[in-house]
Amino acid sequence: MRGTPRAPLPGTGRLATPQGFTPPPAGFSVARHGPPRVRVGALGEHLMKTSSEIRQSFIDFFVERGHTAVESAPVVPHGDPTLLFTNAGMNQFKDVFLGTGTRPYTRAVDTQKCIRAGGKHNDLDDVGKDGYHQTFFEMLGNWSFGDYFKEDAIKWAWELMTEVWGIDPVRLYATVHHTDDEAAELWPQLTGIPPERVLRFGKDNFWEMGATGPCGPCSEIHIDRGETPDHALAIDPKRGVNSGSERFIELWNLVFMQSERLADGSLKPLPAKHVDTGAGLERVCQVLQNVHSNYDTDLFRGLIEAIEARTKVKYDPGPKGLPHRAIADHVRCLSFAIADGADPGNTGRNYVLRRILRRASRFLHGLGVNEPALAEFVPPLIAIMGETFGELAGRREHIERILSKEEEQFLKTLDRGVKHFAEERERLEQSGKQTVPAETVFFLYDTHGFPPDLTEQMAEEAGLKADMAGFARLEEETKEKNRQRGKFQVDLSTYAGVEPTVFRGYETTTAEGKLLRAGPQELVLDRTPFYAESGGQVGDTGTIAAQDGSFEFEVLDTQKQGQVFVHLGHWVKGDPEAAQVGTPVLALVDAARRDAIRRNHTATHLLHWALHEVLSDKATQAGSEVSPTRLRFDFNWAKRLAPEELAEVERLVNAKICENDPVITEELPIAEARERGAIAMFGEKYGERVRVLDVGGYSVELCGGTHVNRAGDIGAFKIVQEANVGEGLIRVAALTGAHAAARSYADSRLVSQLGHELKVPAEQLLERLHAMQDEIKELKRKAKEALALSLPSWDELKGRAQQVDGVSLLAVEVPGADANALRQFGDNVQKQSAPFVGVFVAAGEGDKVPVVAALSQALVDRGWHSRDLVQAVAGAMGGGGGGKKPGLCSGSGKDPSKVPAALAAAEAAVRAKLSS
RNA sequence: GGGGAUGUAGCUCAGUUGGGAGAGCGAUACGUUCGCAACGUAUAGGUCAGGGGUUCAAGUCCCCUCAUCUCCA
Repeated sequence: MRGTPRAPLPGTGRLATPQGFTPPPAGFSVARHGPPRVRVGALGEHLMKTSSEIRQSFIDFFVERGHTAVESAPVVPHGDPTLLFTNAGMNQFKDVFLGTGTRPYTRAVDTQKCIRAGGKHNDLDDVGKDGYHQTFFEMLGNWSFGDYFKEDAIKWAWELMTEVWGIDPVRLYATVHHTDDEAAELWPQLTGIPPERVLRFGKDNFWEMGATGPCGPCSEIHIDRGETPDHALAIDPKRGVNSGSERFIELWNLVFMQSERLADGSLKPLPAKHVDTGAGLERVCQVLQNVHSNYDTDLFRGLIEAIEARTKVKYDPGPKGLPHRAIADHVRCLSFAIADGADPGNTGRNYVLRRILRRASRFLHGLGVNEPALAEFVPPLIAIMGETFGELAGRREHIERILSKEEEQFLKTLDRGVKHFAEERERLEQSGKQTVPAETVFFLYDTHGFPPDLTEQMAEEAGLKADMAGFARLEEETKEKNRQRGKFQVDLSTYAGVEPTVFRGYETTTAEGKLLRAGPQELVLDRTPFYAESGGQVGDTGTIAAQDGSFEFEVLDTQKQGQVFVHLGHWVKGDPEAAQVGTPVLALVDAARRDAIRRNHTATHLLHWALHEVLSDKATQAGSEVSPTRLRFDFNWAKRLAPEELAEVERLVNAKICENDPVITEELPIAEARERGAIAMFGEKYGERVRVLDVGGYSVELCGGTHVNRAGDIGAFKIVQEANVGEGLIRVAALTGAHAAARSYADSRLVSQLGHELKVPAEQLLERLHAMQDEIKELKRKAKEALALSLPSWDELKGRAQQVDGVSLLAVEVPGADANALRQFGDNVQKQSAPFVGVFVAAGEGDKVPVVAALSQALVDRGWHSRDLVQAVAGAMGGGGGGKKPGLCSGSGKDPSKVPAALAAAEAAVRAKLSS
């Protein structure tokens, strides 16, 4: 303590340090709200003012202690399909801990960009509610790979916190795992922390990578942010450290990796012990900048200010500030994700991003912004973090473009939903109901993508309720329905315990094996050449026969349950009961079919490569289907391909086929494969050793499928379909080999036939077609005109009316007229002031005889209906008719030869009506 | 992969148990008035996404295809 007075602090907390206090320099303001604040000072000349300085001081501290400063890994993990996003500092060192990879250093320090969203423990809806939930954050970490262990880790963490960052030790607590006596003793010994402030916890303080693998106890440093430190409160498990209280927060977690969890649940000591630590930058800044919310640190301040400026809504540090906080967090998250190559979309991590973007957009909407504006917050974000993370500025335009486009799309969706809701509200009001039915809420969501909570909100604003419980039920029902669909008739899971099948299909299509299991529609062998459906490639077909001739099985499909290959099909000879387990069999794969599959599979890789060449390596695979008849490739891309792009892709693939490079497969450790830049497919599970497929060095992918030996074996490649199968998802289907050639031949033959028929060269076909369409239109118009001219005039027809009991009756055939022309005569009938009946029939070409009957108003007033007439007349010709308007109805007969009878029927009907 | 919705004039859309394809904006022409421009009248513009079916009759009902949107896996 150097005699600097402690200043009172705003808010609930009061935080100062005995080691020294340096007043902030002029012009630098930590707090935007409330009275001027005083901050935690630091030792010596260091003053932790900005997040950049705090981040740098962390890295410098460990670099000085022999650590190598490492770049943050991309927030979108490459090569780890088990992860949606990079969610911890250790992700990029996972292989080191697993023992499958190495680094040229044993000590490292970094700050890692992390995204946690959409998981069980991270509800997106919580972000913005308080000062600490975030989807994107930075994790500061120092690492020891078999180098230093608990002692140095503890010592340095404490030194950095108390001496460099100047945090008052009286406020700090250490936690250890209850079994970790070693750490419990080291803490007081190395840091001087009183032993009673080293607290023991259970599973909170034990870290595991997964169900099996490296693990170990951890130690955490917590801080008491209360006005005055309260040790009694701190050790109260209900209100103190680890209680979830906002007063005691965890600042740093030190993981001591010392064991390996085996499959039987036991722990085995690791040969090399590691240290993995993590300190959330936002929390550290919060403490050092003496604010009580991450959103009040300079990591967010500029963003929040930009949001205030754009929306003209002032930020409220309390609950009302939720929209500002959520938008700020989401812009950070989205910008980093997009910069690292993940765009909002409708699958997997892309879908998570879409939901985040929509949430941000909605809050922005709620603050009165009615147009896409999220992209406008990218520059303020770059101003804050661009220096540390160059990828933001480097891909700024791309980030802004993606944000704008996606937001625009969403606003359209919202508009549609609002409209639908308004209609529904009107219906409810008319029927006097107070509750929006669950079906409506669900319909808006399921069909139109309209957020259910928004429906609820709009209902409330309209003074209505919304059946949200019913909505949840419907959603669950629908999911259940989806789950039940598409299951096999054979329950593969019964084969889960069987010993793994040895796959021989890479070398051969014919192999001997032994029968292990037999079912009514399936059998399992110890080894098989049959490829089981996986990685988009369909399962093989063929036959499996007992070598002693006791049974024969036709394989129609092959599926995998874990490592067990199950051959599906039917018994041609023998039956599952009689088949002896252990019987030697000969398994024959349909080799021609397999060859076709191989061509299509290798071609799929070439297609993937070509798409990267023509579009971008952002055109990432989203799924594929490789069958003997064709290949299908779905990838993430915003818009349909231009014809030239498609042609170029096709051309590139065919060029590579001609180059005829050898196709090489190798089994490698996954880390090595990744180093070679192999493209992994998200969602596929890879073991520690993976197959790498390399075509000519340009296409390198992880792939377990079967492939041709040389690119030239594909023969030919032809794209036959290109379609948009979902937002941001493009599908390309193609043929190879003889199929491709046959299709090309058929296409060109069709074109030349067309050219021959129309007597124009192929390249003029389109032009000719358009000319013909115009001509047809013109001819139709002329025919209509000619018809109008050829028809008798109304005056002429009217003169042919006969008088029946004071009613004018006109029943005539008008040759060549169409229904429309007859209706016009009918209009004239309706205009007559005297009682007038008009019946018009028009026999023309074909069997149809249009009929129109019309009555003048005087007869309608007498209760007559023209429908009766039309039915009588058309009925006489085997047809029918009807209509709603009493004055004019239409119909048609089916037999032109009965026109005279029909006209007679008209007269008879009128006379009958008159005499009744 | 499965479910749902939508597709009507250049644009935004309406179209009732199946019974004459409409409105607004825009376009063109003419007119009136005129401070930016507005108003009036008239006209053109449609393979009702495409194909098949049911029916005397289909934008409307059924089936298939395509496109766009959307939810789920």
